[in-house]
Amino acid sequence: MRISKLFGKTQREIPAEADTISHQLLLKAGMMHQVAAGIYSYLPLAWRVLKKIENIIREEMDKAGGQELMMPVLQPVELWQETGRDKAFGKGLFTLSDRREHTLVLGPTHEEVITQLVRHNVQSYRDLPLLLYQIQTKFRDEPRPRGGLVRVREFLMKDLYSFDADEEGLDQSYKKMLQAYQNIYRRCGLSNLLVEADSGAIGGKDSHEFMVITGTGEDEVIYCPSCGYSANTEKAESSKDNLPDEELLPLEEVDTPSMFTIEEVSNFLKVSPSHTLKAVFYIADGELVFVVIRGDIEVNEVKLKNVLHCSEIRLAIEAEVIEAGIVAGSASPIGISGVKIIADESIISGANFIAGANKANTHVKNVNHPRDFGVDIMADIALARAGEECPKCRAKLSSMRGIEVGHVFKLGTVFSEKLGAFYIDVDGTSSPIVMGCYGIGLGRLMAAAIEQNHDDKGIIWPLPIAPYQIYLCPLHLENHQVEATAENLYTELGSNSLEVLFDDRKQSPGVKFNDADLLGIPIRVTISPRTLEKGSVEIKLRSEKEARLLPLTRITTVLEKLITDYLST
RNA sequence: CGGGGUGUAGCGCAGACAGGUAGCGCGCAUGGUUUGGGACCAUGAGGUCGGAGGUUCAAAUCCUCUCACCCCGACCA
Repeated sequence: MRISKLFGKTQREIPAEADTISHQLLLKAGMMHQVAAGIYSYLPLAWRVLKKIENIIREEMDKAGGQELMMPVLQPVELWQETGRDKAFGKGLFTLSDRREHTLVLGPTHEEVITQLVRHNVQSYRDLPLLLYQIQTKFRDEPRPRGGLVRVREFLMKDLYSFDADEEGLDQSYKKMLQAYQNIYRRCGLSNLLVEADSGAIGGKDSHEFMVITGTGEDEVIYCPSCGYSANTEKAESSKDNLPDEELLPLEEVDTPSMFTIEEVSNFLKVSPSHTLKAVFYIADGELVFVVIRGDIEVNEVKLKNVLHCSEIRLAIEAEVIEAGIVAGSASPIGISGVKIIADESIISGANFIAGANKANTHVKNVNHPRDFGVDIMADIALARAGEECPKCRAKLSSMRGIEVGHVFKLGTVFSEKLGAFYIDVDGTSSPIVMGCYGIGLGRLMAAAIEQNHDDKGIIWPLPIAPYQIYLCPLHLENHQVEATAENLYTELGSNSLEVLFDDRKQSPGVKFNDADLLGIPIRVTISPRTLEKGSVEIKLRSEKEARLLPLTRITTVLEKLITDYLST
């Protein structure tokens, strides 16, 4: 490709709206253009990168036994009502009406459609296992698009679905996909981390995420440097300090004038926050719930949501708490009725806690569970934090930020049961098909690749996903020898299937070098009167500082070898 | 949806407090001189000042409403 003809221009200045590196560089390099919040056009360079990523994914999916197909974006809302996921996705679902006033949704994912499809094509265990996938545009009306391509409302995603006769089959499919995913990230030049995750609105039990560690990612990962345990904060577990057992003392009311927060109360009564019980109120699907947790620990709302099996959860406002007959600021689980009480396991160890008295300006000392109050659900609903103990090996946990570039779930039979996808086994019995699903966001992967591979000059594309492999950079094009050599080399490299971006512009060297660096093409080949005097051209890798001269006669073979060697590793 | 911020030429910004014919840099066009890390000179094109309404002799500027976008939180590939 000749740069003089390429659609898309590099900018000198970065558009003000961008503040993540990948967003800034993609805009500065003229690779994409924003159409609306979370909606972008991809210009030729970005599109080439996406297609390369797509091909790598396709190759790995096919290698793992996947079969590619294509499902529709437009889906009848009834299909979503059948599984109840119209509610689970809620406002995240783009909906529209057709001319007959029939409601359709723009597919955010395709479990429903594929399960229905498989139901019509699978009757026997002989038809299983199956791995089906597509690479297609998804629509999600995100509450807040952000970070350029990190979170958008319309995006390319590869989604594969596995169908097996039983759990063991699912485990095998799952394992195959984990391996395929590792291959994909490695080939895209990304180092990633596999972490345990919550399964969210998709549903299911086991779930893992692939995180690219970036420092500016939108997800927080808790991990153990000692044993390798790692999980999304939404899911992460940790051992809190266990408090010593004490002899249970009798309840005692104490005055706590104008004390509302844990901090105020614990300072006033001179006890550590870990010796207090915090009351937090949530509205879960419209119902008020009373959450009791140790004063020094935060509630993990995702865990809470899962424990309650509800689809929407938010903090209650003060008026809602008061309406339920509870004294905000001095709320107590003792003697409460008519409200569901959820307690975190942290209140099991230790004794004689400070809690509210359900009376203004008053708290109660020596509160103990289960002596003084009962709970409806006791579960781990605590937020894990760096510095706490690893649940597996007791070492100190750390945390880091990352971008989620892949997510896999063991769905089990949730969808097959709801949508009637059953098969007949060897013994003639009918069972629901056991499913898994496996997603990768392509645009996000491209953004993550930039986050992980750039310097102050611009992008440093890993060769397998670079829009072009070679930046052919002649200087002094008015010099006929330079021009002729460059043209010949461009033709020659192209006819050897090398991908060349030819900077045929009559620009100063500075402009060309800066664009080459910004666009991040892995290999730069410079031709100038100076190199031609020695019968040479200059080769410089984007990832390295030093350039070297190569005889003109050997250039094509050297470049070919360089590239094939890299791609075959 | 809650909190914060920004809308003036393709991009980055000034002008607004104190109303009076819309400016700068980059980019773009033409001509010339340049060329190993974003060259220089000359000339030129390009703007409903996000939108609507109001105040005023006069509004980018003051007032009201509205829309869009960005950032922080609830959500996700």
